[in-house]
Amino acid sequence: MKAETCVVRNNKVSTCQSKKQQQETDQEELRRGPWTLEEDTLLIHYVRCHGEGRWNLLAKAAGLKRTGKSCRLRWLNYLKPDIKRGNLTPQEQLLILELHSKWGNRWSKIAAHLPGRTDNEIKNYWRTRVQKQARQLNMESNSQSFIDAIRCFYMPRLVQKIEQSSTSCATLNSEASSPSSPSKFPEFPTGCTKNSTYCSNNALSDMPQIPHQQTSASSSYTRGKTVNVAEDCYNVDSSSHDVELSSMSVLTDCHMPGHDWLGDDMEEYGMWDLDELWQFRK
DNA sequence: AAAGGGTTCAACCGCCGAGCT
DNA sequence: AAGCTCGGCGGTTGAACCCTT
Repeated sequence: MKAETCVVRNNKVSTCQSKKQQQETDQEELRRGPWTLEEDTLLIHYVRCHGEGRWNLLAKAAGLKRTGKSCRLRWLNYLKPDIKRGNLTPQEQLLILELHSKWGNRWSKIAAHLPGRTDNEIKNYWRTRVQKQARQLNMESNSQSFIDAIRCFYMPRLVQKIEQSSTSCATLNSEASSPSSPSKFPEFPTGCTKNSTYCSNNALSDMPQIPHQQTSASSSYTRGKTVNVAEDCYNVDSSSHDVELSSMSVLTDCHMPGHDWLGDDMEEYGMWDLDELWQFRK
């Protein structure tokens, strides 16, 4: 594993030089940029046969002209079978906001509490959506005033949104199970009808371990971009009707294919009443 | 229809700590 | 102890896509 040390000793010089030349050659041959379908296939196949880890070795053994890092990133952020694609649900957004208020930019730590989501995805969400709101309010995204704005306005409204979607989910569910209406969607789990109240303060202090959830996902290439098709209607914890965030962390997803509320973002929700929020500005 | 600006997100970069020799 | 590789992390970039004019 360890490369030969480049020590200038008579019997080592030639080895050192050839090693350097080899590295330069490797550098020249290394591919960068977007992954091709062929590369993805190679990587998937190799990981399936030999498992993850030892990425540099893996890259060479699999015949990929990529760095180990690049392979690792591609696998973890895109190819891994349990990666969940698509927009973040309101539940997930809520969890991210809460966890970020606790831990800051600890993306991997936050991602660990969102099954199927990657740190990269969460980081992108934060930068493109949340920080955008902060900019529009002329606030620092990590300022107390913006955090207060999130807690007092955005989070409760996300909860509201979750309630609404839970209700519509339950309606859809009963319709779907009706003999007179053929099921258009996968069967929704029971327990989607929840009333929820949001207690923003330290609601996640006792975060339960989130069960690992498997989703099936396949990817296809369109217009040079990869698109994953995930079919999912995730498991639901229905033990409680008082949905504090701690129980919400079991993510009561009713992700409906073809139903576009996942595409909602803050503006679309009408979450931000700038007049109300103005008081939080310094 | 075209141009230009904004947004998204996959991929890269640099740094750091762990582990090995 | 020093030097090296590797894996993991957070920050950044840039191409593709989207939206507006």
